[in-house]
Amino acid sequence: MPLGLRERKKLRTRETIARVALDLFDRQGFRATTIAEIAEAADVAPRTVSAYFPAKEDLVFADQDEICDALAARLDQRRPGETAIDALRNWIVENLPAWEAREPELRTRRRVIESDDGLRNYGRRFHLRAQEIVATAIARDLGGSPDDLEVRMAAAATAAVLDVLGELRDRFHEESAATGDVSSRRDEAIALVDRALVFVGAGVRALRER
Amino acid sequence: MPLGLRERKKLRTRETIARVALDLFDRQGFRATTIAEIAEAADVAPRTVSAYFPAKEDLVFADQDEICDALAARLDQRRPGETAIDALRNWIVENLPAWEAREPELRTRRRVIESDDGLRNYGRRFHLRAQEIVATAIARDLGGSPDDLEVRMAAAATAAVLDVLGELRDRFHEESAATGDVSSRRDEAIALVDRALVFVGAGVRALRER
DNA sequence: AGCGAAATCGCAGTCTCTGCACGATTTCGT
DNA sequence: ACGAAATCGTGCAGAGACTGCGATTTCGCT
Repeated sequence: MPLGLRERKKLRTRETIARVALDLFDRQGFRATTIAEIAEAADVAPRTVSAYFPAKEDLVFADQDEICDALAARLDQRRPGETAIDALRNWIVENLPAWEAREPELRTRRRVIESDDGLRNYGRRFHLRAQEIVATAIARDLGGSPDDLEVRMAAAATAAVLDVLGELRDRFHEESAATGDVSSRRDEAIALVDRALVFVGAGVRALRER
Repeated sequence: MPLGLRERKKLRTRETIARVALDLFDRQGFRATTIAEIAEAADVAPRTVSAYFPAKEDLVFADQDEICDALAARLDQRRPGETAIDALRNWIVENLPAWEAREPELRTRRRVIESDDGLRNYGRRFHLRAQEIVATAIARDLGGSPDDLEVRMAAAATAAVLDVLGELRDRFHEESAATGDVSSRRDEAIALVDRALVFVGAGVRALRER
């Protein structure tokens, strides 16, 4: 189903509002920007903004839900023999090009988030969502429940990698904005996840062996 | 300094407001309870409630800041030779009696938090604060920076124990409300932290040995 | 062209939170 | 003990986010 014109228009409106909002947030600050301003800049009614984004904060995290869904689907449908963390690494590698393409936007978003306490806080719900997704996948590997302590610890440690990954992008961009060495960035991302793999693997093994 | 009359009165007012608010939240729901209602029940002006608690959510997490401060102080002032996780375990053991005494209140609070999505989300800031505190302490043990991946993973895994600890209290209370076997609860809490110790220790060692 | 559904919008209202100013109380220095 | 200064509780006014409801417009399809 190729998405009717109605759907496309809706998507486009949503995307426009989010884009305009992010730009205003970046220039004026999150708190200092009102819904009314965003509506005007996006050429819609204030009521429409609220219809698309129940909370002002959602304007910033517009696509996080989809990303989490994608991660969940990828981990859930991993092929037999591929561990949860392997799948996570592969998912990251598969998505690096797409993230590259959106780098300016992602950097702006990060800047906006960092600038506001409540916003940074709000974003943690997605971190936790990701952590739960990882926990579910790891639980399947280990044959336990997502509520088991060792599964939780493993998931928490693994999810920590995702944060570092985001920071890595910024650092890279600052250090080697000119070079644009995509492959080394890719390698570093992979190395990161591999370290998580080692850490978690050793931790779980140590608990199991007692 | 034995805290002047002014200070005591202030503390008492603050405590009264928080207590009354928690009760109303538990009976009517968080969203359904207005600041005005809380003010009336606590016999203060609505403006006063906002003066003490900048955000409505703070009414629920009234003491979390102090607890985090206490944890930070305990970890910071641990004696030489006591690792960060040792200190965490000891801190927990030292505080178990105090938590026992407040069990009904803590259970009510947990119930209220679980009942509201935004509230549950809001609470994560304290989880993260604790995680950062642990990260700082672990970084000192390991001689690294709190931003290092391995330190973060270790801290994230360790902080996961704190969540499980909270759930443990509820489960215990349901299973053995009659027995009130405090010592076995204590043992289980200790065992929990010890497993974290094993997990994190093995993980860090594995990363170091490569 | 026209009909039904869906998107957009306007309006009114609720609620949280803030800045400011004023009176009352407490504290402190002498 | 007494007056000055700090602090607290409070009332008021207002900004801004968000919601429910109903009207209006737009669109897809026949």
